[in-house]
Amino acid sequence: MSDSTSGKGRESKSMKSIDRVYKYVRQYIRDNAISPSVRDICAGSGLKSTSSVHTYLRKLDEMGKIEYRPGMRRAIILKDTDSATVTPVPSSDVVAVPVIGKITAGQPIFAHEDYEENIFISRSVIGSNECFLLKVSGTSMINAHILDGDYILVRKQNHADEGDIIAALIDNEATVKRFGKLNGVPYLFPENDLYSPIPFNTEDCQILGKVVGLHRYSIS
Amino acid sequence: MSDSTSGKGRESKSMKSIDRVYKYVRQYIRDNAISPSVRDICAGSGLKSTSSVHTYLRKLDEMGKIEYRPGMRRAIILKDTDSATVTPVPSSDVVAVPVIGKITAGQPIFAHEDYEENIFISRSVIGSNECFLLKVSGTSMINAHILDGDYILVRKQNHADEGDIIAALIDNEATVKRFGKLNGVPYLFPENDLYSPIPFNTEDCQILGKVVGLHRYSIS
DNA sequence: TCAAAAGTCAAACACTTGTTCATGAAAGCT
DNA sequence: AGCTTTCATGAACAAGTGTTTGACTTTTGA
Repeated sequence: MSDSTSGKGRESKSMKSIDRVYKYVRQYIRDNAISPSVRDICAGSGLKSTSSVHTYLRKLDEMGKIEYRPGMRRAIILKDTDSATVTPVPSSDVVAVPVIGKITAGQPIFAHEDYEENIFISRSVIGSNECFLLKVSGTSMINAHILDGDYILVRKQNHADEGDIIAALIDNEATVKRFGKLNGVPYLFPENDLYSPIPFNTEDCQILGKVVGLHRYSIS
Repeated sequence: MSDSTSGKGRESKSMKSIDRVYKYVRQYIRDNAISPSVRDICAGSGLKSTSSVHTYLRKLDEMGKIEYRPGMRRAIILKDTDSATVTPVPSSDVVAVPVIGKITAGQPIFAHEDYEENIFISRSVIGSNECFLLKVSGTSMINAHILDGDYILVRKQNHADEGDIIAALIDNEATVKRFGKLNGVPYLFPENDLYSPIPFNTEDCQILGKVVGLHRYSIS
């Protein structure tokens, strides 16, 4: 019944009970998305009396760490929170953008869980567009300063203007290239002299979207 | 007691009850951060019997719109569902990172509000480090693929290893350079042949932190 | 060393709240 | 019109859960 946050129970003996209570509440809410009951906290904090837990919850409320509404069941909410580092985030200001991993053969790339994780991005940089992230592998776009390991932010659309850097699906493989034309014929241009332009034929190629941003977390 | 989500109660008469229930649950959770009780939903949806609400909740669970755990109080959670675009964000997963604008003359750069805005970044890419963002101006680091207009993510620290790309304060101006040594003497190296290395003397120079990431939102 | 304060517990109580049941009205269908 | 199905209601029950009380133990401080 209350085993979801399986495990540990009492923590390091040195930590004070009130800390254990707070930590456990935090953990529980993160895991279960609902508040724990007093008795859940008992089990999770090592305290054996609901009374003790109750006392600490009230104290944590006074300290401003949580909001504890008298009488209500499972009504603890975290008062965000310590410092300016972790801030209360108005969730409308943040968007969870999926990182598309390997593109499987089937058509609906975005449909279910082809992605492994979400990265949160400020809405201010995305607006109301539908976006996703793609991890770059290879150096074919190095002259456009897009490196191996970068995450590119792609705004979904199925057309492209000449000169746009886009994400496209070629033979069921996702790549990043610059879209352009050569003598009126559409091509996908790598930005690396070692690679050759790829003819863009609508049979094997599908435009996923336009690259509107880039995240890099491996600096060297 | 249950007036927090003050107001409207029953909605457009045309809407079916099950929709009103779902909408109200959604609304309530958004407003109060905890699940409503069956009786709360009664009041909010216009239904007068807990039994009716209970039926619909169970149905919504079968439909996969919510998760309704039998017996638990205030334990409804939304099974997200439709958009995937706007998600309830566990705020501990997101950090607000300040964008440092102009560096004013005074010492404590980070102290108060020298910054203009925050950008939200996933905690998964930051960890527990203290970070800030700096907008790059100029092309002095172009060979390191850091462009004019990029935002660099800086982890605060006051030392640097040879080869690190760092943010430093030179004569009260913030710059990005690679830290290194020439004949044992520390220098700040631009990554652009048009610029010359800058001798790093501890009088005028202060290390702000190490560059650990990069965001670019102007692709061309 | 002694008394006050703080920490912890068990048990009981009372209220919130999920769940069920029987009933009745409204709507669909033959 | 009759029958079935759906929708809704109110009442009652049972369980989960917040809260209180009093006692016991440990720590703190003079």
